[in-house]
Amino acid sequence: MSEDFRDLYYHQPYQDGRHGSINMILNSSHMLDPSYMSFTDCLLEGSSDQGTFARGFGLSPSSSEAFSLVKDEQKPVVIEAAGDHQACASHETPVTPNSSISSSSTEAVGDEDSNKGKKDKQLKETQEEDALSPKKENKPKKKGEKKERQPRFAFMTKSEVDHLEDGYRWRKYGQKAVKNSPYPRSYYRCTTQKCPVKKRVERSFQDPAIVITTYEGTHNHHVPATLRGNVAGMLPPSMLTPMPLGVPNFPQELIVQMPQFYSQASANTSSMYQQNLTPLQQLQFHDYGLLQDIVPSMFFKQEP
DNA sequence: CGCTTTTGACCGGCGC
DNA sequence: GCGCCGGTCAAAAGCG
Repeated sequence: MSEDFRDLYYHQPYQDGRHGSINMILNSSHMLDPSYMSFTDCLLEGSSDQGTFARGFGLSPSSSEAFSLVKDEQKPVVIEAAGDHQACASHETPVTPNSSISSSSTEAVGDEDSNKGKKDKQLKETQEEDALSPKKENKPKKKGEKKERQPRFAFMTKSEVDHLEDGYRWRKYGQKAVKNSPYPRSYYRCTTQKCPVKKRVERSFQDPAIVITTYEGTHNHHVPATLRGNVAGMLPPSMLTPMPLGVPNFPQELIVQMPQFYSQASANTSSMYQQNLTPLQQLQFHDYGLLQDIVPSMFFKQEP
């Protein structure tokens, strides 16, 4: 991997005043050079130093795929905007990967999964099950064939609520205690029929204000029209149109799409913080200003 | 009544 | 082979 990482830690509030803002880890060198692997690849497929950055953010190792490429010796730039200006000062650098990594080996504070899994199969395990096994057999059990990984996209938000409204409807289908973290991880599935998109939501144990959301898969439908908070209505019409399926290079695609979606509020707040950024960072900040609203649309699939 | 959430069990992968 | 762990299932409970 390239050495000259310039990672940005994006932080942008919701437009409509809801709690929550987006934090993104962006790699500038990759973004501006199309010959590099895609943004998705950069974020999601780092494998060498797994968990480095994730630990910095108090993530469990399982979450590391999204941030593992970020070099720990470089401090992410935190762009904090909007309504809560106090937060700008107090959270200038909510997380410092450097310091936390070396000490990350300390044992969990509140490990609540220690009691798990001791009770083996007992109650339901009756003979009848053996006979009619189809129960859990619906899974694609091709031997030697791994479940293909859906494209993933992870980002962080500073929010009081775990599950942020993103324009889609989700059904929670599981929750697990996260190793080395007092906060559980929740699993959601898109409620639209046949839609394979899932997402995981967990809270950083090092900065509980930060929520890490990981999307997996591609929506094969539009944003539901009627929605609590009417998020879909906020989206520009072009964003309700499915993108071409070749999403892997979406950063570039986003760059060309973002500016026109810039709201007045976001523009105001962003200009405040862009002053402290390099031109490159300003460009990226501008382009990704409303990413939290873009995220769902990035997983649209071209309809047949 | 239908949909969502909760939660313990189950499953498969992986490391030892 | 065993145990751990992340992810998923599905029955039961909750809710509007």
